[in-house]
Order: sequence, then C-alpha cells, then structure tokens
Amino acid sequence: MIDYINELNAEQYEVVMAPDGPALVIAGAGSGKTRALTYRVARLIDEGVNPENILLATFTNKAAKSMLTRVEALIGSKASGVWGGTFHHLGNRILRKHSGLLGYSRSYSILDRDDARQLLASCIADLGIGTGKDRFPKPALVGDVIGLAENTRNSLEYIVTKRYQNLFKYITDIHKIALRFRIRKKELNVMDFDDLLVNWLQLLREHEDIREKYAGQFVHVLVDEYQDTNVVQAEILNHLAVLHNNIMVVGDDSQSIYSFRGADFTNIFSFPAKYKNARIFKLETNYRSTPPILHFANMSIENNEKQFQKKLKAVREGGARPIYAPMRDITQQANFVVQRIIELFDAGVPLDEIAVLYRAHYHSMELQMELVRRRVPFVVRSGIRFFEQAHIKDITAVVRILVNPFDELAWKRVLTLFDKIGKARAEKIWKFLESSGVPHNALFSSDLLENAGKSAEPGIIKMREIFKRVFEDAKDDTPWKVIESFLAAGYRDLLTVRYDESASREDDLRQLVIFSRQFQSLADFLSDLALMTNIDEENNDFRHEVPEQKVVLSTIHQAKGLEWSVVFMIRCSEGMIPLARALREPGGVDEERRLFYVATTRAKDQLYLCHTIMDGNHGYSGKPCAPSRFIEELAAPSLNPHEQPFEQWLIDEI
DNA sequence: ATACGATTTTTTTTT
DNA sequence: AAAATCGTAT
Repeated sequence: MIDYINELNAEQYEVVMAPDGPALVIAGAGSGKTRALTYRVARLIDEGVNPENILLATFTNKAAKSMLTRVEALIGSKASGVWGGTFHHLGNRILRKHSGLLGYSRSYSILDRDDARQLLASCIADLGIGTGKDRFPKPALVGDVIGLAENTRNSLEYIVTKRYQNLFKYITDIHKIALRFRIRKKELNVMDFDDLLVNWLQLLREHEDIREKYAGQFVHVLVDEYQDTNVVQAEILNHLAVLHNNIMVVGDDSQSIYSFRGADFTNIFSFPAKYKNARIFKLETNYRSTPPILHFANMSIENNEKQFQKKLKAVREGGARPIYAPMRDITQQANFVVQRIIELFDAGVPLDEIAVLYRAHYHSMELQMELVRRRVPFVVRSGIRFFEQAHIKDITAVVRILVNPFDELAWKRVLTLFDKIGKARAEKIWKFLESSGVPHNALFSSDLLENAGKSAEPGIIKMREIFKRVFEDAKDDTPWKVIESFLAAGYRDLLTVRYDESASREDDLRQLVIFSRQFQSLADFLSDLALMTNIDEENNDFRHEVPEQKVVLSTIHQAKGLEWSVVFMIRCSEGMIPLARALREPGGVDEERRLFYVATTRAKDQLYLCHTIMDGNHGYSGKPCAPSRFIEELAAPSLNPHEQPFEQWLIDEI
C-alpha cells in the first residue's frame, strides 16, 4: 500500500488525488512534479485502471523510462503496459500501424536531422536553385524554416516574415523546395521528425475510426513539460482526450526553452479556456535550492512580463549567495573552474554532484582540454550525439538497405564509402540499381561495371565482396549479426584508412553491437535508433561500465529537469547568454532569460556565474564583452555589496 | 568531369 | 568537429 499522505506534500497530494476531468498543473522548478506525476500514475493503476489505457507523454524517452521505473517500484510490474514516451516515439508507434492510410508503407524509415538536411540539399539541387551568383541560404536553414512552419501550422510566408526576414526574397524558391521535399519524402517512403507529429495529427483528423479507437483507448492522458509542446502536439492531445476528457498537463511557463522548435508556452495559458472547468493546481514549494539561489532565480524571471503568477518558496534554510566571477579570458575561466572543482572534490563534494552548464556546445572546448590536462573525469552531454556520428551512420545505412532495398539515401551513403565513388558516381550507380527493380541483385550484374566507369571498378568489386557476405548473414533478420558481418567483411579496415582516431570509433562500434543485441528484428532496431539520442543516457544498462563519478558538462537545454549540488555557468557574457543570434528572434530576450532561469534553478547548494572580459583565448585575440544583462539587471545600485542578490569575486592570476 | 585532399570558416538550442 | 571552399590529380 502506498502511503500517499505521508510521502507527498499537500500540494502534490492534491494533484495525485485530483478526480477525473481536465487539470492543469503549474509546477515550479524543483517542486517535485515528477514525483506527483509518478504517484498519480501509480494511483490510477492501483485503483484498477488498465495500464494500457494510460498515455504518458514526456519530453525525452529517458524521462518516460525513469518515471515508469518509479511507478513500478511503487506498485510492482502492473505498471508495464502504460503508453509512455516522447510525442515522436508515440507517433511512430501509432503510425507504424496505420501508415498505409497516408500513402506510406509500414516499413518507412525515419530521417534524422542529417538525413533530412541531405535530402533537402538534393531537392535544392534538383530544382537547380542557388547555382547563380548570389548565395542561396544553406539547406539546414531552409529546413529550419520548413520545420517551423510544419510545427506551428503556419504558412511559409508567415514564418519568413516573422522570423527570417532576410530570406524573404527567396520565398518563391523556398515554396518550391518545400513542395519537392514533401514529394520526395513520400517517394522514398521516409518521414522526418516533423512528419511523425504532422502525419499522426493528419491520421487522427481524417480517419474517424482511428480517432475513435485511440480516444477510446486512452482513458487517462498525462503530459509532462507542457510548456514545450507546439500546436501540433496540442491538437493531437485534443483528439486523444476528446472522449474521456481526462487530461492532465504539467508544466512551467518559466521554463519554456524550445520555441525554435515551434514550442508555444501560451498553450499553458489557453488550456483552461480550451478545457472548460479544468482544475488548476500549483506546485510552488521548492525542495532543491537554498533560499539565496532561489531568490536570485525568482528575481531574474520577474523581468519577464508574460507568465503565470507564482513564487517559488524555499523549504531549505541557510546557504550562500550565487557567486559572480568575472575573468580575464576563457583560459583563465577554464583554470578557475577546474581549480574550483578540484577544491570542491577535496572538500568532499562528489564529482557527479558538479555540473558545468553553457549556452552552446563550443563554449566548453577550452574547459574540456583543461579537464583532460588535469585528469578530472567528466562526461559531455552535448555536441554530436552517438547515433549521428559518421561511422555509426555508415553501419545503419547498411541495415537500412536490407530493410528497404529502395532507400536511396542509404545506398548513396554506402556507395561513397568505396574508392573512387563520389557524389556523381553514386548518383549514377543508384539510378542503375533503382531502374533494375531489384537493387540487391543489380549490384552483382555485369552491366553495372560498364555503367559506373572504369576507375570505380575496384571499389565496386570490393563492395560486392562485402555485400555478398552481408546479404548471406542477414537471412535471419538479426541486427547484431548484420553489423558484425559488415564489420568483419571490410568496414573495420575501411575505418582505419578513413579516420585518424579510428580506435575510439572502433570502440563505439563495439558498443553498437552490444546495443543491437536487444533487438529482435532489423526494422525494430532502426526505428528505435532513429528516435534515440544518447546511448549511455537513455540506455545505460548495457554499457556495463563501472559507474565512475564524473563532472557533467552540458548545454542548458540538456540540463532541463536535472539537478546538482554545485553548478558552474560559463560564458555568462552579453552575446553568449543571451546569445546574440537568439536576440534577433521575436521574444528572444525572454526565451534567453528563461534559459538563464533554467540553468540557475539546477543548483542545489552553490552557483557560480563566470564571465570572461575578453572574448578570446589569450587575452589578445577576441574583443571585450560585457557581463550578461541577466546578471547586470539584478544588481541594485542602492544596495551595499553584501546586500546584492549575488556575491562578486575577484579572480587573481591562477 | 570527377574525386579527393588541404585549407579555411563557422559553430544555438533538439526530437 | 564538420561544412564550405579551393586546388590538384586522375
């Protein structure tokens, strides 16, 4: 039996016990919203709700997994069967069943960012755009525009006028590209991340029987991080909750940091209007941070106009004010942070209770070097993700070819791995394979050699050798066998020739083989992989490493929902946070301030805000830069130094 | 025409 | 670190 009343505070208890019907929970940072959600799911199942009738939408797969693990700890294995995961994950699960209705086959592939960018680039090339004198925007940027239009259900014109005015002169071309992109994705039987949402919504809108099926199934719908949902997701929820009307959304408007992805935190404000007689709950008790840190954070976010009235109250006592430490340059900053980390460690703070947060990946480069130099163990939770690395994608391209013989992108990627086959020749060979009707066989046809040209012959012969083995070993549909086969047949050798640091890449491949063992079929393996970001974060159970304590380096975005005893924020300078580029967007300052808020509220006991006076690595290069406005605006001139919301340190030479 | 290596530039954030 | 650019070799 769960002792709800004693294991929850009064605010949380209300949420957990809230009767059926729509509910909005405004949950401040560190107020135990995960706890409330977890207990509510447990309570529902405990009271006899079938787990399959519960939908739990979260922001990361990791969050869903950890919540359901906690539910299981409360009520036992009854919890399995709950539909939990990210919107993309859930969308994929449902679309796999019904993709035929939308003109897709069941075995559609999912494009990651890089795949989508490449396909977009090829669309642009097909249309003969951007070959002229003036430089056409990069495919990635065009992709951002198209994606934002999809995710906000706005027209391209609207997006371009609102946020990308400098692209306005290209609007006609962007239209053509978007159209071709859509057609190509259908032709290739692929969906990008946006399609998983948009097509899911289309399915619910246009097919009454499907809508009824799922609206009927999901008796209870629970949504975490509601402030970061976009209108497509909000509409999907609308359709799913239409029948039972038991929808509980949890969020904090002050922590909305994904507007670049179409997230619209005003979804929170419009929730009570959309769901009449929705109950509204507030979780305002903060268990995480000391009062001085919380005071600092509260003061900061007050500079944002549009927000729900709420004030986080600390339950903890004592504690020191956040420390503002201006530094000469980034070299000194790296020295300071590492020095301080070592001191903290010596004073008994475990390394995994220390984090360094920053706005953009590249802000952490010097720090990483310094940490290596002084042998402080650390993990970086930003930058290129495991599954986006070139060598991992080479392998998955092979698997994709096996699952879908007409996966053009995968074929081209694999072809260009071989000697004397580049972009142009890969295109030619692909056309030949495609027109044959059976690409797998055409690879071995004698016409291929003539078609491809003489210099490519050795490469093609090598490829045939490898694929002969791979096709053979792929017969029983086992992912790890295919990967092993490809590695042994020749990719391992290829790797050592192609990359300088092939040793660490080989290490990754070993991890991939171990990882792949948990999958029953090639298709399962692929779709799970596409929606996964980090191998160790979301799936640490198979890494089998002795958990070593490490300092965490992370972007602020990736730090959402986490907490550490000591948090360092580096590069707290104008232009870095707020990031100069982000300020150009409408509502940019507010969003950056929310980021700052998220970062500061990660700290339990100590918070260091580092600022570099010179924006370069040796004090000579680089230009001078001001401290972040988010710090400056909190300094009250009328107050004595010891009354300011933060303490200023002077850093000597280190 | 094509492939490929060397050099320079540029980094927002992510499912 | 990866993409874009440029020059050279085939």
